[in-house]
Amino acid sequence: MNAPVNARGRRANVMIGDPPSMTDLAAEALRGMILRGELAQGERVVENQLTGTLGVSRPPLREALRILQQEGLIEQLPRRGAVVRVLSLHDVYEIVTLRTTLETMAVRLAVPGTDPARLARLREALEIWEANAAAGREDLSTEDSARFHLALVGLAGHSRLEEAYRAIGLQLRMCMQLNRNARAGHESLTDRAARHRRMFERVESADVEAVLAELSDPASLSFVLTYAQDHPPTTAQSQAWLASLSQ
Amino acid sequence: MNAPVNARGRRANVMIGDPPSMTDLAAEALRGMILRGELAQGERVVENQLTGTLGVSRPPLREALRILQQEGLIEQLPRRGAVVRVLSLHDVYEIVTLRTTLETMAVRLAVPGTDPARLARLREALEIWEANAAAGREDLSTEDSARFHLALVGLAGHSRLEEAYRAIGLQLRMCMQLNRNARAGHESLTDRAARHRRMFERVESADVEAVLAELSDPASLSFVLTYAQDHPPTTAQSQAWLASLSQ
DNA sequence: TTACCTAACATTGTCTACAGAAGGCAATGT
DNA sequence: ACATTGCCTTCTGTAGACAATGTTAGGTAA
Repeated sequence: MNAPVNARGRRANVMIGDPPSMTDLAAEALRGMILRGELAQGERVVENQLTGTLGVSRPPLREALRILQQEGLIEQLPRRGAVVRVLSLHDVYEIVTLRTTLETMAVRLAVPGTDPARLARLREALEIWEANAAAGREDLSTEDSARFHLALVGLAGHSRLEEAYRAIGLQLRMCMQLNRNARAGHESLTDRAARHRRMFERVESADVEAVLAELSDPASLSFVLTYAQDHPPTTAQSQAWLASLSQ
Repeated sequence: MNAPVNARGRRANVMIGDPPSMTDLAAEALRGMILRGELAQGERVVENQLTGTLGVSRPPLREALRILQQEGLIEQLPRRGAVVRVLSLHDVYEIVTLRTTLETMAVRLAVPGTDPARLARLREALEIWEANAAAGREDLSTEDSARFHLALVGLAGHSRLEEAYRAIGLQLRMCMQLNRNARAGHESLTDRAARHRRMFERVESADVEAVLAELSDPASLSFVLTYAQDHPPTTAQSQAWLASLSQ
């Protein structure tokens, strides 16, 4: 058996990840701050302030901001700095529809014949989900859900698809963070856990259509209705979409 | 009528674009070098050499490289620099399948009722295509084709979809550049122009299924067979895909 | 002769500093 | 009292230099 080959193209029996660069660390920290809501939508992101907070100098921080922009979490205005992206209902429409398309593509590619190693990743994500749900960790549910769905998409063995899905997933978490406190009345944690387990079992039994049916469960879109209360539709598309969801 | 509002959020009767940053200029220049094949796949991209070539200092150049990485044109190896991405047949499989999914989604969203302004953009792209085809500018055909398809996707009014499609389109152009010289025997320039005009007319007549049928024309994938001659499939997926195309 | 070690070189990662632009504020004139 | 203009502060964009790491070539020993 071949020894694993790491990103450096070298064989290594003990795989040591590359030491993370300041850029990566800063990007990860910023992502967390945005997804946890510590940086609110529309809030200015001033470079010099963050250098103090994160203990990084400006060049790597600026590279991190570039990454966050590509991920759609911040918006950079030339010579006016960056702001945490403000997501309108039209943005939510875009995020949800694109996400559904990508996930559907992944399931169609992957589920017919699933690779065991990738399935193990999905199982692991499910177990984390269930453990945190059992512990009542409502605060981790969006993160855990994102991991599960990302692993689901990962089954397809399609790196570009997975990468696109990852970025969209971050933006979705950003919306859901905004509604975290307003989530009362929605689906319970245990219900959601059960839904994910059902989905996993249907993947195992290679029933493509059943998985897709599970994905289109309208319960997963209930947050949109809450979101729409504070963000009225500004485009015909998002308006029509909202109407179709409200039925 | 409201005065136009530029990116700075200010109203202006005479709109002046923001002065491009060195980062943007460097990114655009690098994109061109890769898409024209001046930087070959696998070639190292050394920062200090490019600062001389482009007349930019390293910080903006590094930010440009981050952008190119997100677009999938280069690959950055920690502490070992960047190389122009090498695209295997599996990569081509990923690019083409994802592209088809995105374009299909766009057509389904857009064609039923098309916005006149967006249609004008598509018409303009078509006219550029036809003008360059009439002039025998084979060298511009990939660029013109990319513009047309991007405008087609733009009909949907879905910025994230368009952005994802744009990035995938760049990677596709990168593959096709590699096969530019080996294109003899494929579809002629005038045939391709005619195909694009047919597609435009079908969009105008709002016939979704006809547009999709046009998009799935196997002639547009003929380059893959050439590509496969030098890049044998390395994954089961790409192998199966290639077989399905060869029929 | 070959394998390994070492040292010099090349290249990336990071920091500090400077220049230019944008926005706010105050002073002045109408 | 209000608008306008000029200045000042703050922030971004860019450059250049330093430090740390990876690579490679040359030398030495087995």
